[in-house]
Amino acid sequence: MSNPLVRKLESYVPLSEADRLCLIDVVGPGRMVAARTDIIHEGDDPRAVSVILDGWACRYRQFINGRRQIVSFLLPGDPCDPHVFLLDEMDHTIGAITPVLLGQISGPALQAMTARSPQLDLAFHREALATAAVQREWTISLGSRTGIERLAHLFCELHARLAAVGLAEAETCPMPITQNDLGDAMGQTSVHINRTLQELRGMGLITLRSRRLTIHDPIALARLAHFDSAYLHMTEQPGRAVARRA
Amino acid sequence: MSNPLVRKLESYVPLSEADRLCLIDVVGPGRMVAARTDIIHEGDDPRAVSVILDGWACRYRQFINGRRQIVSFLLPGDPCDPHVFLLDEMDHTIGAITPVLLGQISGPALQAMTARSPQLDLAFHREALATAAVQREWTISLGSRTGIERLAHLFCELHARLAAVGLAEAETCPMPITQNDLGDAMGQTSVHINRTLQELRGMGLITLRSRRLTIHDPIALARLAHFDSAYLHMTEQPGRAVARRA
DNA sequence: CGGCTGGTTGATTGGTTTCAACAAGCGTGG
DNA sequence: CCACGCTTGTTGAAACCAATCAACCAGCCG
Repeated sequence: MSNPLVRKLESYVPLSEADRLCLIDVVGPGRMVAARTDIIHEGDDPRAVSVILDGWACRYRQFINGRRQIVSFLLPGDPCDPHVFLLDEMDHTIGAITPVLLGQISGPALQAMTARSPQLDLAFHREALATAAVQREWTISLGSRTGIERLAHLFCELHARLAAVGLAEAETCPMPITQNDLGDAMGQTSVHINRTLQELRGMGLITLRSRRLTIHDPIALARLAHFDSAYLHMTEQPGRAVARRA
Repeated sequence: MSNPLVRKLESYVPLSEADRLCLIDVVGPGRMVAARTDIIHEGDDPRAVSVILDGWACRYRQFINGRRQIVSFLLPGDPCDPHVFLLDEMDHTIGAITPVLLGQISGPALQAMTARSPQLDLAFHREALATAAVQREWTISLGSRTGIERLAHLFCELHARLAAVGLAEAETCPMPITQNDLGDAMGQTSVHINRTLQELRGMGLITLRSRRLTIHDPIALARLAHFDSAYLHMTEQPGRAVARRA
């Protein structure tokens, strides 16, 4: 399997063979983090950037009353910087959903790399913009979309992002999250997620079974969700252009 | 009145007199944008960054069904880049709420400035982090906070951000937005905002009248909102440290 | 003064939560 | 091997929060 960070950055900007090799070299083999544990690295270089190489994680905030809000999902290829520059206390946590293979790019290495390659610099820049756009889109989902639209939009987003790193086929992708996680992400109870899922199934749009999502009608799903992949800022690739302006 | 961009960046990193003068020089006098119009600049340098020098604006998405979702408010001192690098179509719009005075920093000028001053570079970097944190906090608000908590949190956020640029007094600040705007931001109807406002007033926490917000009990308001100003990443300043870990 | 925008109120509807119970799948230890 | 406990998914009924619809009021401006 090719390096997901390379795949992801290439979805923004074409990279040279040298760029690819440099990236792979700098990230290293990574270390494992167990599922359902927090990804924290107290003693790490605060200017380093961690990268998900395999598995799923999420950013979340835990409230005292037990409620948990997931603010984004982190997929293979995603950089995660819970504490860049260690400004002050962390305002949120990053937790592994599945077992996660975590790479790390040291601050100096990152700086040297982007100074040498304008392509890589642009790619990292666009990655940051895309991440911000995803966060805005979540705000829009939670504020303006109905329960079923929200869930449909999340599935569209995750499928598109997984496809960008080669982890999704045309109509199916892994989905290793529980209905409880979905509820914590969508600001709803797992009970209601369950009912909404049944509605989506009943409409013949998706199947979600044994940690795998199948989208039977991508266009209808995107239309229902008001999903337009433009905000992900990925360059078009064959087989992934299905759901634009649907 | 001192330049709000300078004030804002100084809330992250102390700046030298040279930094300040350079910033003011580069931003220029700015141009006016009428209230209730969109801030767009088709022909502008796509690598330039616009900055709100006076007035309020907001990022929003307009849906075909008429619904509008505001995803953030832009206050004096805030950079706004609806189209950085013009990746593809814009995924959202920036609209002026009040009349807005808009400055602009050209791409080369910005690059030269941050290359020369590590302080300025760090300040812009932290500004971006803080903006991302604000966006996450909105996701949390819309997903996990009740109507009254949401509104309370927004008031805490706006007051803190205005205070950082010297536009708020201890317990009062301008609030030039309608209940309709509040509804579009909080994912609720203006009718319900109205009722929630009455509840906040009834609890003796705030007064909102003639475009001005007065917070009678900042600590109680922050506690109600689960507001902790840490996520804004501003360095502590006397008179603004009221609502941390409340 | 009329017309408009922004704010307020009441009654009804509907989407979600809550509470509670139960079924299915799975790993583990007796 | 099966029993057990635990997590995850599913279902039903009642309570509740917020949307909707529809008026009406106040202030402002041309």
